[in-house]
Amino acid sequence: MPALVEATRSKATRLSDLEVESIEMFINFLRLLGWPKSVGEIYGLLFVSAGPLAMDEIMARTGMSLGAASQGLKLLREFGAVRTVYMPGARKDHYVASGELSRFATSYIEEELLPRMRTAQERIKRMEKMMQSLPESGRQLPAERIDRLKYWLGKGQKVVPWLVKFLKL
Amino acid sequence: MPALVEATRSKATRLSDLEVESIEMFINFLRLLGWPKSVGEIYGLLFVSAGPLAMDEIMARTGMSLGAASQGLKLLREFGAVRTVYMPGARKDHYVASGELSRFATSYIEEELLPRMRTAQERIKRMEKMMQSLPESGRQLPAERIDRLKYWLGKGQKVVPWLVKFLKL
DNA sequence: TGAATTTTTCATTTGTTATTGAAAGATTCG
DNA sequence: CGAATCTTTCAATAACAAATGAAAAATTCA
Repeated sequence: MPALVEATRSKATRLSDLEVESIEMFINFLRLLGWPKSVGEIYGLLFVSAGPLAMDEIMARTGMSLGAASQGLKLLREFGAVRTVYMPGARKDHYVASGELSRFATSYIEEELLPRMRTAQERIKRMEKMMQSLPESGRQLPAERIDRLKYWLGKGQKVVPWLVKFLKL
Repeated sequence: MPALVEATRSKATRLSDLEVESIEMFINFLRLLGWPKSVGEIYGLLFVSAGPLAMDEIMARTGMSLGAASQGLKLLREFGAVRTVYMPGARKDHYVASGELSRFATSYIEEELLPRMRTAQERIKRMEKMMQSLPESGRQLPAERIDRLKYWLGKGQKVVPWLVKFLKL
């Protein structure tokens, strides 16, 4: 085999079709939450794995670098999406995926959505004050808009807790 | 005033505090949906504007380029988040923001989330087939995971229509 | 129609985020 | 303890996304 082709293929030849499907699926979903591809790769691989995997196995199977594997696993650990398991006699840490997929959604809600909603609430208060120093003539439309904003924020604040409860159910 | 400072400030000096609050809020929320900053700027400005604005006014107020303004407005128009209004005697198009904020959420759900859920459903079917060619010994865990995946996808499929309805309410 | 104006397009530049891998740090085992 | 192994960190690089602005296209008005 020519060296170039060999090099091209050399990295991630050991993935089964099942693993590829899983990896692609998680890359796609986790991208929605703003997570890098490497994280989706790790989680997708662990998700369908028959047993715990060590970091070097993850690197070898996916072809990703040491740094990406280490950082990705750290992130996933922090989010509780992955945990280490005790393996008798093994020196390396071994990882398994948590099956609790709701974690991804709830952490997104709690870490991204809710903080922004809180900031928005403060902004709206300030905007209402600012409104008063607007000339009478140009006040109408902005005032209506700010009311709308309050309405939609209120809606969001109602639906989020319900959503979280539903996901945790 | 020193030339450098003048240059630094030269672009977007005409924004009121109210407009700045609105712009920052929409930049933050629209970033969650993966929209570029420029789009948040345009929408945030239009949202609290006392009247319709033309593209060149948007450019002047925000300091953004011609291309960014044109593309951002095109995108917002496509999503129904902004529309042109007739202004007697005016040559330029004039824009107003739609107050229907739910549009952002529902378009995200319909354009991003649902397609991925459909893809996931097909993947899961394929994965179940693939499972069968796995050795008995290593089949257990992956099988459980795929069941979980089905469970969570099902949950998602239940909650999304409900969510859309709630938002449109 | 055709000149002036307005809007879109898109190649290039700029800015941001993700990945790499070498080096430092931590841990484990004998 | 100290050598070997494993993990983290982070500066450099690569990959990707957004913004720019000149040129082309479309529109409007006289």
